[in-house]
Amino acid sequence: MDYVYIKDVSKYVGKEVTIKGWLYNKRSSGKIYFLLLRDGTGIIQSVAAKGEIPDEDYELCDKITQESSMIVTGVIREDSRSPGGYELSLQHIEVVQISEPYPITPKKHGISFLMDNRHLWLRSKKQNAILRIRAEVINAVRDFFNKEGFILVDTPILTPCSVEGTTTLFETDYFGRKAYLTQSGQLYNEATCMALGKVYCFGPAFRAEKSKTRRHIIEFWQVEPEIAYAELKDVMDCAEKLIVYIVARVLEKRKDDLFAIERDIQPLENVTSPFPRITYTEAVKILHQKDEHFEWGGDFGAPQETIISESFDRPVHITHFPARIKPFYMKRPPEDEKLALGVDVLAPEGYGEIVGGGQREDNLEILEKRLKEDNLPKKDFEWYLDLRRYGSVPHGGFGLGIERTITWLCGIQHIRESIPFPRLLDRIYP
RNA sequence: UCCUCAGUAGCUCAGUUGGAAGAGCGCCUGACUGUUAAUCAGGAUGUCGUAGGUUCGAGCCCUGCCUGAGGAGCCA
Repeated sequence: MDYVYIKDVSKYVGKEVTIKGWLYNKRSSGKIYFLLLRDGTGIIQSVAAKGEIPDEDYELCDKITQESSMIVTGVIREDSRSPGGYELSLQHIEVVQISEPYPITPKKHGISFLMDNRHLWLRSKKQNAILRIRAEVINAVRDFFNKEGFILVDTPILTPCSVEGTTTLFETDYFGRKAYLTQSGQLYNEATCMALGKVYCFGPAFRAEKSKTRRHIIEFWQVEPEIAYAELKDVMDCAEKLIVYIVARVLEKRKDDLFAIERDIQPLENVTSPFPRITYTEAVKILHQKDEHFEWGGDFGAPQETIISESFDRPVHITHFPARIKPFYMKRPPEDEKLALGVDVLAPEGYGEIVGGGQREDNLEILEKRLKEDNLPKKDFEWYLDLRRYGSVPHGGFGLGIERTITWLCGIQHIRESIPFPRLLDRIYP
């Protein structure tokens, strides 16, 4: 039998339709029942009054519990008394399964309980909206790079060694040898961009860091473009254009979901070019103006990032970091060897870093020297050094953290709600 | 890894100075033909995280452990 989705009911006013869904909530008064039905595309109130539907169907209204699966038939009406403005006058109810008592009631729950029931929590309105926004962000990212002429390349998840030596990697057994889950596809992207010009990879990354904050998950998704014949400014332009595109797309297609999660969209509407571009040294000056104690040379922590980002009404680029807080592959400007041509983009409203990237070192001798300084095994990086031996060109790229971007766009407090099944420190169930 | 806080009914929590184990929601029974987290009346529901200790007596005080949350560092 043909059926309609709740998001489309406005097209069926006055018509008989069949909807397949689940009972979201139930209210009753005397001989009338109000069943709130959800189907993944929306929620509609349906009404069953005694005498107006067969008695056996009416009796089912009493029996069905929250989240029972059911197929209902009725006529769509416009009705201002119904939340959502449309209502279904029930004619027939077919119960697929009576749900056991559902753990997540419409009342308040603690985060620990909700995380234990994440597989069910996803059915609630807010989580539903966040996941739809997530899907839109991912589609926007893909559309952007495809339209800009980037080639999608899939970099490996299993890698023989670290990209950034200092961070902790997940180790696994690779037929008797050690292998690691990737932290980034960047080094491989540097190879593929020399083959294809403009490339991007999009996939999961893993950090075995014992991070326990609202901005960290162990397994997260990032998109990493890499551009041949690009300098720092080109990388910044690309990141800015991408962010503007994502925000505009979500505002265009997912406004209902932003309202559903009560996101104030005014700050998102500010997100247009140009973004402010400041250097690390200027950022330190901002901190000093705001009476924040900070010494030039250190890395910004969460409180510093918040102060800096709150000084602007849209994302801000920060460039020219002290070289010693950035990885070995980052190019240093010839005029000042103490700096690195890196860029971080901080999201506004205190949401912190969503983009990290920069221009890569393209000179063979300098790169060899850096490997030695960082005590990295040259043997493992021979292929990477080859990229500087055979037609080296200036190039660069960045990584954009998908979950951090979603967390910011949704205005939610914690990154764990931005991915269906977050992997957190000490939490891998469900 | 470090700092802070928490763990009592299915869920959210209260529990006074150490002296009889509580409320709301959910669930069960009943009333109500327009509810909006419906409302109203009645009912059932406990290894007080765990192992010790102090005490005539511990949900409450002390110690260890477990689990969770918030934050730091690290980072996207």
